[in-house]
Amino acid sequence: MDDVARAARVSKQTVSAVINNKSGISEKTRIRVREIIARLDYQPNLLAGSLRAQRSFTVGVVIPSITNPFYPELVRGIEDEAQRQGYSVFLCNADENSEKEIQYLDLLRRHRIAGLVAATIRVNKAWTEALKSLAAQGVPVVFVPSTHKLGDQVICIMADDEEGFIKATDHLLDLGHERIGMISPPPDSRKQSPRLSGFLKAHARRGKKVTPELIVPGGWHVADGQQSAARLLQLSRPPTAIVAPNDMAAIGAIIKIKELGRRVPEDVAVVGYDNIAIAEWYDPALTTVDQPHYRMGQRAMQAMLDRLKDPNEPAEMIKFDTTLIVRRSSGGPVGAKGYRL
Amino acid sequence: MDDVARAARVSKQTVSAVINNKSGISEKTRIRVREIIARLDYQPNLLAGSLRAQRSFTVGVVIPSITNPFYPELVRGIEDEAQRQGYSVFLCNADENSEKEIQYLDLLRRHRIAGLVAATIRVNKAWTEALKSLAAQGVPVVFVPSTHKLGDQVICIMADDEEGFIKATDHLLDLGHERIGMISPPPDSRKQSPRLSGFLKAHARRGKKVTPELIVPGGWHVADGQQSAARLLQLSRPPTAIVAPNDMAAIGAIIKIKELGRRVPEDVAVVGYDNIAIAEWYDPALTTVDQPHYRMGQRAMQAMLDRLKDPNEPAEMIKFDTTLIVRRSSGGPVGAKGYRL
DNA sequence: TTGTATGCGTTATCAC
DNA sequence: GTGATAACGCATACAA
Repeated sequence: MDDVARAARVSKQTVSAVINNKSGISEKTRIRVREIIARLDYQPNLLAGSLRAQRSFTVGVVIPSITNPFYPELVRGIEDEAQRQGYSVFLCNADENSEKEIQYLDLLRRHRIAGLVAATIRVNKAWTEALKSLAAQGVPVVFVPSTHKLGDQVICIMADDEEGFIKATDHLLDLGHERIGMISPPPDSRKQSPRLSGFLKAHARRGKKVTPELIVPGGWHVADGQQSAARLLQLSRPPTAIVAPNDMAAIGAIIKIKELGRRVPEDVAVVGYDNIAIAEWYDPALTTVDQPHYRMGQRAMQAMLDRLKDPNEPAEMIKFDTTLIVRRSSGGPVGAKGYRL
Repeated sequence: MDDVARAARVSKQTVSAVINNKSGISEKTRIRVREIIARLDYQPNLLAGSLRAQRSFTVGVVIPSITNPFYPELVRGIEDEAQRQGYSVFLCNADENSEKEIQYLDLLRRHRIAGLVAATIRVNKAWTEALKSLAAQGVPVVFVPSTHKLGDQVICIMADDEEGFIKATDHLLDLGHERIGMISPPPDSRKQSPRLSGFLKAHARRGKKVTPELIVPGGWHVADGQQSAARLLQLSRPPTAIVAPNDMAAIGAIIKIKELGRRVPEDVAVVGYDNIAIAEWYDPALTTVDQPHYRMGQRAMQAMLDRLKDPNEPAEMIKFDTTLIVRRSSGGPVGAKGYRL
């Protein structure tokens, strides 16, 4: 910066003023300084700036997995909104490892990030503690996507999963399926999954019973879907349709169904959840429920920055609507691209 | 830090020494200070530390797309190696946008990162300039995966694409295909694509000619594969096999082939490149060529940190071997998981 | 072992 | 508009 000041024959703080677009500098010097900056290829030291100013324009984002196709769109929404408002994103991938999550949270704190958007697959004590402690220090924290309430310090963004699963289940019931199997998410000690309760509610509303054998524990990955589908198909009266907790598990289910010599959707219909990119390209194209990932990411960042600007903003809880996308895997009346209901 | 020092009744620099594991502190005070740090939930300010020490333990990583399933494994390799050596990663997603790439490069410079690992899909002038300028300032730069040489300042990590495409093409020739179509990567003004030249070389080695109509321009995405496959199948003598520039395009080709009422692999065999996760789960499972993404990421970070520790380390050019994975889409003799040749 | 002083590259607050 | 000066939170050299 000294070099720039010298070359432009002005003082250091004039250069600073130009960089930060402060008033009180003549247009002439402003342009001259800008030229010199470009010519010298000078980049201001953000570390020093943030240190002195006691604030940074970097926000942290922690996601549980970069391999899971669920997150890219979310991250894109987050990033775009951040950039639009002049912030940059420190993206951290915890690799589905709780320990790494905490490590990254600490790291971000040491980096004195302005705010945090965090997602996890396993809500445990260390995690909630870390988030709350950050929030308590005045760092705006947004938790996404989650159904957990984390005290009134932490903003929560989520899709209405329960309603999404009601839509998915209703779709299958409408098609006339009498025995629908559900691969449930991994059990969570805290509360019943809204995905499972949506499945049950859809049945209950029509006065239909769900026999327990039709609900098998599962997980988020392809292998989980394969295992759980195998269990469902081994029942003495196997289901004619399967609801999976997400698209990856749904793909696993489809693989297993075909392996066992049955057809999708003719013998067994399958419905997923998330609408990840591959759902449209898979064969059969996957009927699923779309979460507006991109908009959720955007909204998360918006909420965080709002809170940053005005710490008195209430820590809201924002719920997004989902959309059923009917494609071929459920045997609905469709083309490859599906249509929205 | 003052608070910690006061609470532990020691001086500030004793706290600093404890944090940085310096010698010259009694075990007793060391433990006491650690306790206080934990109790007060103190996190050292990395900005201040890096500013003072004139070096940081943060490295930058720029990838062109977080949506492309090609990069996650690469990033995991990069991150794991970084973490193993005590560095943390500032991950930037340029969203296939050249402007954003440059913006991020500048941002990382302002953050005074210790080193950089960068990938791009479009090597243009602004990009190479930015990388070289960074390298010239003494920041170790690794470019991955690339076939471009960027002067002897920049380390390059790449897979042997040409050889990979020779393997893919040989596989199809071995199966007896006489007319093989190739969806080529987007044209690059600088040089011929090694992927295309591998395809040609495999033919040449057997004294076979490739008629120009069998090579159609394409791209990296599903839609590109669909379009290009359509053109190949519309030929008066359509090919009996297609080689795609990557797995996404291969999936697009398969979709289009089925759409046109032909079967894969019975009517048209398809081979991809990359071995992304979905390749194994697709139907038909995709025959493809595996790049060791994870190891390439690891190696990239290793090379960068080696250079950081010893700036005299030569800027090598590291090439990785690829592996043909035969699955059902090529009609090779296989199960779903494929086997390695 | 511990304390004291100095500086990293900025921004902010003055008086000029 | 400009020029000095202090301060941000830490690391380091040196003296005690």
